[in-house]
Amino acid sequence: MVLNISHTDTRLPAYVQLRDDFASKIVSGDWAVNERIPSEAMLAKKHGASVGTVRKAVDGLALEGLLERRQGSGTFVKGLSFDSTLFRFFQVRDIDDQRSLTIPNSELILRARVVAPKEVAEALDTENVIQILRVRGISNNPILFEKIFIPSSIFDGFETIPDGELGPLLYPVYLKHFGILIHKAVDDLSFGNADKQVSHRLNLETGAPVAIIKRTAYSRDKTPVEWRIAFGNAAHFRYRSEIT
Amino acid sequence: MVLNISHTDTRLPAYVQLRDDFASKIVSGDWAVNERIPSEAMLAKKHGASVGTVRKAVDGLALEGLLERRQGSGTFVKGLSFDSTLFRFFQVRDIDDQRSLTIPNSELILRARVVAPKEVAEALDTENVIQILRVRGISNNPILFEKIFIPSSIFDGFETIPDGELGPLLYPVYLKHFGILIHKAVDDLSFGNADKQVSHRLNLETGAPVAIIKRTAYSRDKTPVEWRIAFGNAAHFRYRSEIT
DNA sequence: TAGTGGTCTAGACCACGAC
DNA sequence: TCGTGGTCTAGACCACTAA
Repeated sequence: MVLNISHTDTRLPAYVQLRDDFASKIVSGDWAVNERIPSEAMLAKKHGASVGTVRKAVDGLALEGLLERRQGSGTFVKGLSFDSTLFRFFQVRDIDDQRSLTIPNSELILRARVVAPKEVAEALDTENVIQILRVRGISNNPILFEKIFIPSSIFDGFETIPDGELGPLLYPVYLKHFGILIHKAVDDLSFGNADKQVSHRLNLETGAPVAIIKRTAYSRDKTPVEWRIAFGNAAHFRYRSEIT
Repeated sequence: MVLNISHTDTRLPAYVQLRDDFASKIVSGDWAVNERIPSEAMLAKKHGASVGTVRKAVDGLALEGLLERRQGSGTFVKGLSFDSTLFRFFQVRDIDDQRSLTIPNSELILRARVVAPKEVAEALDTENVIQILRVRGISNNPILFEKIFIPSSIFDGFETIPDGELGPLLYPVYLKHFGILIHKAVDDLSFGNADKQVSHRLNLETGAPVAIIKRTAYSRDKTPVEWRIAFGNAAHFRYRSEIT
């Protein structure tokens, strides 16, 4: 009988195992952001594989944007930056058409464990979630009102992270505190009218036209780990999408 | 002195040349859609390269969605289908939430050579364009009103293609008649109000809220080859975007 | 069973970057 | 100049599909 090595190791190809191994090194911080990783030859030797196999593993992660190859210099861990991976998101327009990607600041309103509404429970496959409410804006001008839901099983302790450690961006927090790397997101846009809560948060009249973005975000292993709904003033709304 | 072989051949890597060669075979119809292409071994022999090099070329095209590998069977040319490449586009919602991807039909209103408006000329880098107006809808219900602009230098003769040969989808026409494969598109969404023309085409009141999508589409070699602006009734509008 | 793509190896040489 | 990734080779063996 064949042994079945622990974990998800059911005789996967070597390059897949290497890829996952490297990925966890990155996520865990074992390979620090912006640092060089060992050369392909080193890695091959250390893992008892050929350079070609290591190469294929690294290629995969480079394609995902976790690593960056620089000929002549080495291969480097890519930090979460605004062009890579996850940040072709909102381009908040500032009256004129500039694509000045200003990072909106973020005012936290609430963090609490709640029972997930039906739509959220279906998307995340659990009812036990932590809810986060926040308003994002630029220089005291509210742009977006967001309701965010994350499974409490995965993000246990999120409610108790000091406010100071929560910057304007949530995904780096997921990574740093919970080792969760958001890898894919699906946005669903539509238009509607502001209810009382939304209009209050965005300084609008009740019933004013708003853009609605529902997003489901997935981690590397394709588990849905976040669901959010965001509301923005339709008059100032701008969304950019690249289809490749 | 070193010879400089024709075309764009400035000593590119072999796998790149192979890739482009294969790509043109697909676009020209030399390799027919849904047919099997020669095996890797055959291609390697024919082009005087190793299997590994052919493999890298094919990998690239498979990644772009032009080819599909099937272990044990061969590698096949992928037709323009609704999941591959270009069709994570509109999901027109039909009152309920179904993701039933109905292909909207299309009523052609106008085809004519015009001088491009400023925004279009900037995007396409030329003033000589063909303008296409059309309304897309589902069972006589107008959903989208589109103004489309394509460079007349590239799409010379487009105005004279018989109406019968223009289906509900334009990109297959670009491919078939002009060998242009749309490879990437950038959508820019915002909201506004219907002017007289738009409201008329969409059966709305003037001033009614509409979604506006501006799209620039690019061919394989990154040249912008189409610019369009589409208007949809905001109340029934739905847009889906995958971020990877 | 024959033929295809999928994995993996071991090593050659090239192009680039930093020292 | 040296070490890195980038290209390319030639061939072995595996996994799958179809006849």
